[in-house]
Amino acid sequence: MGVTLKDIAAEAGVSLMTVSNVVNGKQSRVSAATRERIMRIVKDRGYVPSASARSLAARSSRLVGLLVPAKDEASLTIDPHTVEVVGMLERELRRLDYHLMLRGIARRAEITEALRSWNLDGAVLLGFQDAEIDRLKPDAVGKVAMVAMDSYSENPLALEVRSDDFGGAELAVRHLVSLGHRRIAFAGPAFSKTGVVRERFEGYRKVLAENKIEFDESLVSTVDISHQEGEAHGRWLAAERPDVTAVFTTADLLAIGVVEGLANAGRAVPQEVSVIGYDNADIAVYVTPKLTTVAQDLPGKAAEAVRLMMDRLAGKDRPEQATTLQVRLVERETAAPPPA
Amino acid sequence: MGVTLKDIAAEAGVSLMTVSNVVNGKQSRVSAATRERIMRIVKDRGYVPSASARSLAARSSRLVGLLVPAKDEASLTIDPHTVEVVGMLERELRRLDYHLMLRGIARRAEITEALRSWNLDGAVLLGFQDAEIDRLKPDAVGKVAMVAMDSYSENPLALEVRSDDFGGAELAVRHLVSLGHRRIAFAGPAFSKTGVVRERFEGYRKVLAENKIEFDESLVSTVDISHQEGEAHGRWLAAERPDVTAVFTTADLLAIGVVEGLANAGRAVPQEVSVIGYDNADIAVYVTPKLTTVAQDLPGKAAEAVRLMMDRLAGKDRPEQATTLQVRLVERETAAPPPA
DNA sequence: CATGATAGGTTTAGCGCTATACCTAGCTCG
DNA sequence: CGAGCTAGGTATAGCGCTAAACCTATCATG
Repeated sequence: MGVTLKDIAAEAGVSLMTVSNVVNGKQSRVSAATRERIMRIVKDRGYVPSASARSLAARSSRLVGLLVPAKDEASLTIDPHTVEVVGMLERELRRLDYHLMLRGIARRAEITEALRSWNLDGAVLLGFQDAEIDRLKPDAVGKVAMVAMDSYSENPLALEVRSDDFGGAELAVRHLVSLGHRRIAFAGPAFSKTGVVRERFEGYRKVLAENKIEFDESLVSTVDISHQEGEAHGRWLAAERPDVTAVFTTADLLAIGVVEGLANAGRAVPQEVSVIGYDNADIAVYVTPKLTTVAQDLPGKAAEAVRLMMDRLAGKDRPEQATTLQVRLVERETAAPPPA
Repeated sequence: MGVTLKDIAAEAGVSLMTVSNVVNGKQSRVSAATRERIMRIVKDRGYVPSASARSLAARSSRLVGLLVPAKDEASLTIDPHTVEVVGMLERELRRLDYHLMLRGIARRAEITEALRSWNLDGAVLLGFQDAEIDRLKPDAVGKVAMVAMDSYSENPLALEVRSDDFGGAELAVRHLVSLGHRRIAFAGPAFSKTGVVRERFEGYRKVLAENKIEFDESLVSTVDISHQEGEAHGRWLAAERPDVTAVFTTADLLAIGVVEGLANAGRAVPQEVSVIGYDNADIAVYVTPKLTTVAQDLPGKAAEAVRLMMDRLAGKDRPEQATTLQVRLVERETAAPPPA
């Protein structure tokens, strides 16, 4: 069907391996003249190497899997700030001549299947629970360079890239405290012993402790990340917790919902209640008032993920420490001093 | 490294081809007893077929490319409503045991390279200009089932799936007219002879004509799809075109910007000016006032794309007509009668 | 001048799978 | 009862590529 190495070799009057070497840029093996000649023919005939054949023969596919949890019959839901990471990963990988395979994972075994079947060189795990990462076994992973994003699993089989979630929470809550708030609520999805949300929660606690503000269990609420849940929570706060003057949430979408719920219940943001989000999503500036939030270094995250993966593929050891990217507070309009 | 067909064959005491037939569900060739026995071993040993080997031997990869335009060194920018389509495509394909390869296309030749190198069975072109689709040549496409989303190219080499853009515009503008508006502006990105934006523009024109409203060139503005551009345009409208009482925009993001610009310039939406967006993105309900907009049938679009692709892979002819999905108007808070 | 090196190749042996042709025993049927 | 079919397999020949071993002429070197 297409042009093959053999065709090029025949036309150039050299062996197939010589063409292979030229195409793969193995400098030492061929003279400049031969290389030029072959390159010319490759261009002319529009030769494109077969990835499957390469993958089979070389035991390396230059393919990286992007694995995302998926319910069996449900479509992948990639939240907006994750999408950016995906786009950036794709670019980084493309520059290095790797390709990205997007795969929803419904059953655990599918991770292994994907790795093995496609002979993946690397995989990025996006949005998995720490527990899932923990469960990865050496024989399932093989020599695939696995990068877990936003995981705190510490499974030695996975390279880890995450933001400074603890520090991000500190930044946000410290900002609220410095504005004069003392009754500061925490709202986020359910969390367990480890994980992104746990870190942010601990950051919140630490700043409270630092400032001798007693931790009040009744101020932390489990709220799923959705606008609707946020809105309901905002109304609840307004109705049941008039003492609360500030809310730190673990997601912008949630924060926006809370702001709306508060507003719907007649409480002004930020005059009466301050709200801080997390992620600095695009929407943060589309809403009124514009959301104060914690921004992650998304390009950095993607670049780090790829760098770590390439290092491992090059045989380097897993770094001692998981990579942690800096975050920063973006002050906008939803945080202000509490009412007098 | 992994378990191969050969290993299974040896353990089962049958030929390699028999195992292959069992694994691929070729019913006729093997007795039920043998099949059971082999299946058991396959399970036990955790055999996973090698996609590269299959692709090479069978000349079919069960891989579908998701091709998205990308500037050379820039990351893919997938807008939020496209992301949903991606997630849905992935699910549909996964159900059929196909895989998705995400690939940014910087130079035109990369389309062919991707198709050929990976031996793709199909490809979905997302966000390309009609002109790019037009340029696809038979020898580049080969027997790959190409689906162009939201294209009006009519290139026989590509299957086309799109929304009823003309009808969507009609819906929106008719709604504005029925509310009593006569000075209705159109705002969207630059467009050419064909394409999504052109269709929406023509829909807008048609409704004007239907209602004997003279078309006024000065009411149509070229505005890039971004919140910022929208905001600027909103302010411009407020300042320069006080006669305009309604704006139809081709994207929600743009509409939201326009609403904000108008508001910033002191013009109330919808009391003084009505705005209608397009796409019914999530953000449409996060902003205040909530955006009236035209919703597309995203799940339908993804499902149709996959259906068309599978039909073509099954050898069916390209349907005469491009598939066009229905749209609907979602009335929310940004459209109201003009001021008296 | 024998002795390596080295540059510039070539040859061989698969990678794991599928398509296709082929084989054989047992059965049907005019 | 022999031709022909079918069920249930097997054998062979690649798919397009790469890793690794091998070959040979040329040249520098002690």
